[in-house]
Amino acid sequence: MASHLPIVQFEDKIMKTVEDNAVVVIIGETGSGKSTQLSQMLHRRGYTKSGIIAVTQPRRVAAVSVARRVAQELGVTLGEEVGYAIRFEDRTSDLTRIKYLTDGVLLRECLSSPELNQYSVIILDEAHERSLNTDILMGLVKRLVKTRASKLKVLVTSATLDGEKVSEFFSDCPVLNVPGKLYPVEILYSEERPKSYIESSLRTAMDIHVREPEGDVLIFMTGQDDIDKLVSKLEDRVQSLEEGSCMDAIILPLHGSLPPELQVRVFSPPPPNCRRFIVATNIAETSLTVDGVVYVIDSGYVKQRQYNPSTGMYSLDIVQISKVQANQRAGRAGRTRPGKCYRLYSSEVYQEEFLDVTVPEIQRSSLAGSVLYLKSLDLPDIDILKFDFLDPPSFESLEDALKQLYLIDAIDDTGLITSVGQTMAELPLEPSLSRTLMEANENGCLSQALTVAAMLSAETTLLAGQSKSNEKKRKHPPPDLPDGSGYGDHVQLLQIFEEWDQNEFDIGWCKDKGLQVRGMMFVKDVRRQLSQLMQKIAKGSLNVRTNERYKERQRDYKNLRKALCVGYANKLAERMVQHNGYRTIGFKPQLVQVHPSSTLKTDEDGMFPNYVVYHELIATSRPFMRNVCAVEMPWVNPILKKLEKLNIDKLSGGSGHSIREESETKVSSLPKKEEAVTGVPDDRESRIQAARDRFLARKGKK
DNA sequence: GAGCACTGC
Repeated sequence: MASHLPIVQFEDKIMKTVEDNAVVVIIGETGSGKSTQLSQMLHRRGYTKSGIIAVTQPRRVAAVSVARRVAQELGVTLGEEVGYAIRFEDRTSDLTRIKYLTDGVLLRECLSSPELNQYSVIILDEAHERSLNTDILMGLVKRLVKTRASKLKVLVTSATLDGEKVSEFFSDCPVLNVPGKLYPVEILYSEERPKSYIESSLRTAMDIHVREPEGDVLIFMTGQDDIDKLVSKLEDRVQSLEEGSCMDAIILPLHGSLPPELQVRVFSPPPPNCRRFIVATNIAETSLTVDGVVYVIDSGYVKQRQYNPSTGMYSLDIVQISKVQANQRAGRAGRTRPGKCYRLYSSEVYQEEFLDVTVPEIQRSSLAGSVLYLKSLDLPDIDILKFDFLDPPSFESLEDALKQLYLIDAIDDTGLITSVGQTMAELPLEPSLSRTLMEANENGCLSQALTVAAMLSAETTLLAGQSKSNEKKRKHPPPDLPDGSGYGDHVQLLQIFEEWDQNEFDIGWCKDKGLQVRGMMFVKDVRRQLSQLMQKIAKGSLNVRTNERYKERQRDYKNLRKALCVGYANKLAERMVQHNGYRTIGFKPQLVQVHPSSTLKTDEDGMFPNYVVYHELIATSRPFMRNVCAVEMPWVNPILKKLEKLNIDKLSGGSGHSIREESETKVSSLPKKEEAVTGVPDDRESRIQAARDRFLARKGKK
C-alpha cells in the first residue's frame, strides 16, 4: 500500500543500521514517508515484542493524523495496535504497539517513569524544528541510551543541514539519507532586497498571474498587518485587470488568529480556470499544508519571539529566516508538480547571511519551567548548568531560571528542589501559575485560582480574531465583559468564566461576548484537568467547584490576589512616584507600562496601584506588562526581603563562575532600548539586529 | 490609546 514511498527501498539498510547502533539519525526530506513508515518497519522486524514504539510529533494534529494513517495501512482499529496520546485524549490500549504522541506528552510520562521502560524504540520525529520539548527530550534520551537497564533504540529524524550536528551530539552515530518525493522547484533569486517586500510581493504575484500557467501562489509574510495590506492591494490589482485577459483569482489570508472556519477555506480547491493567492504567515511552513501550490513567494523574513534573561522581557522581532526554513518554504511549491520559488533576496544573502538552522526555541525562551522539570526528575549526578543539550542555552538564561524558581519557593537557597517545587512540576502550567494554585489551596481560593490558570492557558485564543479593518467595519459596540473590579486582568478573566458558568456554559453567550467558543471549551478542559491533578496531589477534599456564596464574600478578591502575589513573586513591578510607569523588580530594572488592553483601574488621582504582578513582559512598540493584577505592600515585603538575600552563586551550586557583573541594586541607570530587546547571544545577535534595522528602515521609508 | 508569529503539557 505504501510501496510507492521512497523510504521503502531503504528498509534493509535502515534496519541493519538500527540493529548495529543504539542511535541513528535519519535525514528524511518532505514526502519520504518517514513519519508513517519507520514505525511499521520496526514493527515488522520484531521491535514491538519487547516494548512499544513511541513516535513523537511537535504538533497534536500531526500525532493524530499520522496515527490514523498508520492504523489504516496496517488494517487495524485506531486505538488498538496503533494509537496516539495527546493532551486530553489518550487513544491507546493494552494492545498498543505503535504509539504516536506529542513530545510534551512524552515528557510528562518521564515524570512517572523516568526510564520510559515500556518503550523499546523512541523515534523523535521532526527534530529539526527544534521545539523546546524536542530539545529537552534529546538530552534525556541521550542519557537513557547509556543508563537504561533494558536496551533502547533511538531514531532522530532531521533536515539536511542539521544531520551532522545531531550525529555529533549522539557520539557520531550514523546518518542515513532518505530522498523525498518532491517535484523539482526552480529557485529564482532577486538581485537585491526590495525596498518594500509588500510591493515586491505584489509585483511578483501579478507577474505570475499574467505570465505563468495555472497553479496556486503561496506568499509568505511576517504578520497579520502585512497580510491584510497585501490582500487588499492584490484585490485592487486583480479587479483592475482587463476582463478575460487572464484567469480568475481568489485571494485568501491565512494566519493563526484567523477563526478556524476562515482558515479551512484554503483546503477547498478553486473552481476551474481560477488561481488562488494564499497570503500566509509561517503557519503555512509546517503546520498547514495547502494543496495545489505551484508558486511560492518568500520574503525571507519571519516574526519571532525572543526572551532576554537579564530583563525578563520578551520581544517580537522580525528576523531573517534560516536556510532550513527557506528550503521548507520552497518545498511547498513542489508537492503536486514542478514549481517555482521566488526569493525576494539574493543568493549571496541566502548563502552568507542566513543561518543554517533556526535558532532553537531553547535559546529564545524563559527556562524556568524546563529547569524545574529537569530538577524534578531527580536524575543522578546531574548539574543543571551542565546538562547536555544539543544547543545549550546561555549560562545567563539558566541562572535567570534558577533565580525565578527560588523566588517562588520551587528551589531552596542551595538550588535543591523543594517539596513545593516537586508538586509544581506535576502541573501542566508555567511555574508562576503552579505556585499560585498551591498557595490558593492553602488560602481557600483554589477554585478561583484554577479558573484564572485555565483562562491564562488559553488567553490568546479567547478573543475572536479581529483585524483592524474588520473592527472599523463593525458597527456594533464591543461586547460588555466584566471589568475585573479594577483589580486587573486576572480578576477579569475569572469573572468572565464565572459569568459563563452562570449562563450554563452556553455557546451563544460566548458568541455574544465576542469570545472564541473553541478557546472557552479549551479553558473548561484545562480547568477540569487541573482540578483532577490538584485533587490527586492534595489527597484531601478540595473546593474546586465554582461556588457562588463563597464568591459573594470575596468581592475584594484579597485571597486570590494574595495567592497571585506569591506565585508571581518573580514578576513584580513597582509604580514610579511621579507617573504611571512601572519599574520591574528582580531583573535589571526596566521601565514598563501597563498594556493599553488592561482593565486595571486608576484611583481618584488617576494613579495606578503602587505594586502589580504581571503575567508577561513584552516589548512591541514599547515595553509593556500584559495581564496585570494589583497587589498590596504587605504581601510584597517578604519578596523584597528574599531578593536581598538572593545569592546566585549558591543557587547554581556554588560553581563560582557566575557572570553577574552588574549589581542588582543599580536602579538608577535604566537601560537603553537596544539593550532591552536583545536576547540572542554572540554574533548572531548583531546579525539579526542588523537585519532588523535594515528591514525597519525600509519599512519606514515607504 | 496600542496591536500577538507559531506550538504544547
